[in-house]
Amino acid sequence: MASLGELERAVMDLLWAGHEAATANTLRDLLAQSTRPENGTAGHEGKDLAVTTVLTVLSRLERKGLVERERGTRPHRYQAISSREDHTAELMHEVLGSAPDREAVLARFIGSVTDTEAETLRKLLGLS
Amino acid sequence: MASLGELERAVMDLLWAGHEAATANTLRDLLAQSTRPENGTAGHEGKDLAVTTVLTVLSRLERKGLVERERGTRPHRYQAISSREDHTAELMHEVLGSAPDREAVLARFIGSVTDTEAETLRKLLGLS
DNA sequence: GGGTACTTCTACCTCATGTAGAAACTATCC
DNA sequence: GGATAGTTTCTACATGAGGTAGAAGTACCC
Repeated sequence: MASLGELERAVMDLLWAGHEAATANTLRDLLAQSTRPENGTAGHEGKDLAVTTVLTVLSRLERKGLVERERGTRPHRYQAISSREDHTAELMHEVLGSAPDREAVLARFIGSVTDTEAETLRKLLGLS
Repeated sequence: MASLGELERAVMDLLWAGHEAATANTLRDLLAQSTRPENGTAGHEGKDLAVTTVLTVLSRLERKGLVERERGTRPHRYQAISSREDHTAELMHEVLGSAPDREAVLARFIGSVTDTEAETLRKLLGLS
């Protein structure tokens, strides 16, 4: 039900990073800055987008239920509805639920988890 | 890296269900049968597709690395490369890896797992 | 050698996403 | 009260993925 494009993802990342609500302009600037000066980091390089582009994306994210906007303030302010962690966990559940034998999937999943993560899981499950 | 369309998904489901390698024609028939006679089950209703359609989809699935074909036999035979469980678990890892704080995501994830599943996880994690 | 079954090529439609200009709206300053 | 600048909404176009399939090419049997 939720799959994000590259730009949509970049915007969500920004919203998730700074927990404050942000305006389209702010986001536009952040998108331009992020990885701007000949930075070798892969991914979305510093794009100089039109504000309307950002607004379109934000509208779509709103429609997808990922973002919420304050219409009261004049430059509307946008913020993520759920945290990145909640959202990601939810996605994982969605994936897990897409298979009939969830337990079997979990087995495979656990099989390829790092040691640290396994330890975390044990704690969470009350095994230690 | 992997996201499937509805038909691609239906084909994978068939390949995953019957572990045998199947031909495009077989799959076409199965797709036509599945949920055919006024069955209320949601999802892909019994479509009567052209074989070429199925072949196209299979080619795409092959390109995506999900399916493998025997070119030796005359009607090529296709089969899933990894089991549904492996594939799903891999997807879950992909999702998990998309967040910086994996541990935090795991915490949320565990928080909304069923009791049975939690028990399964305990067993799996207790053994190591 | 021609028919038949199968595969590959090519193509078209629709929808999601990236991208943004044009038009409409709003607060506000003379 | 109307011009102005900042915002938002509408509309539009391009690209790529996926569903769908006909046309063309290839292999094999008699």
